[in-house]
Amino acid sequence: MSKLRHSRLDCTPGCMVEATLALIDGKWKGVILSHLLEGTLRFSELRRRMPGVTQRMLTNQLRELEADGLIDRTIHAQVPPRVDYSLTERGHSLREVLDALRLWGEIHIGLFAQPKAAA
Amino acid sequence: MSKLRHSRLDCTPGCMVEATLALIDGKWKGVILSHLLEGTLRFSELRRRMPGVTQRMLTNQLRELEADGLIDRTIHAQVPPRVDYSLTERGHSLREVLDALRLWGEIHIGLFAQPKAAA
DNA sequence: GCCAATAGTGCCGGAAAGGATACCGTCGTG
DNA sequence: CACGACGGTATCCTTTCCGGCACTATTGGC
Repeated sequence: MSKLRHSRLDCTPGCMVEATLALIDGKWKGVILSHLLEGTLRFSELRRRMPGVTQRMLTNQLRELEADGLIDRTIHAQVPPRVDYSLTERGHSLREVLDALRLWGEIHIGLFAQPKAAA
Repeated sequence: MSKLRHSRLDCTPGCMVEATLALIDGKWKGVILSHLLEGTLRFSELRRRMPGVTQRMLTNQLRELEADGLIDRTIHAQVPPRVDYSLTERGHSLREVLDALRLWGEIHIGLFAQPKAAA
């Protein structure tokens, strides 16, 4: 587990919200998970799909997701190394959560959103 | 808007996920929103409900939420100042998202979760 | 005149997150 | 023999986040 952001789980409401957020928070995890929802991908494929991420960051985020039990990492002992990443069952169960986030964003931010608080 | 974490919205899937996350991410926002879902609260009430948050942080997070159009800040010109915080319509629309997060956490983390990746 | 309550603001410093860059090991190819 | 593909590591540095603490303004009460 990455680490709950307030170690203590006593903030009655919002606590579990934060706990879940802690798992998918991290600048690229949402994107990675979204890609993996479409199927298994190997490292280089992920990289190609996310040009803005450095190798270090990608590795890093993948390791955290793995540690949190959200994705599986399968190493194929081949000549040019090949590593496949796929969602675990637990990872798949995040689909609804990610969908909720995406849907909200599409409605309230993307294109349709009124830029009321234009910075 | 706080600032989209990857300025560019071209990460096809996951993009809106990240955009939404950017709004509710911030160590205390999830908690604050969860509290406000239960009704309007004044500054000091929020403080009492979240003992671990410093005044500075609370103010800060509230300001960001306000800038993102998720909460309303109502100042009552009274002798001991009184400021009420409540969710905007937009803020209320996050309820489903927060519920999804909380629900997932309750099922997959809280108490029932198998601590497979114990740190 | 002094204290208290409410809602902040300002500064300072440490910790963590994120980014850039370079290097590693293996094997097939030219 | 050097080179490239693949999947990383290691190192360093910058930026951001966050916590602690002190200080402010207003007005009523003692």
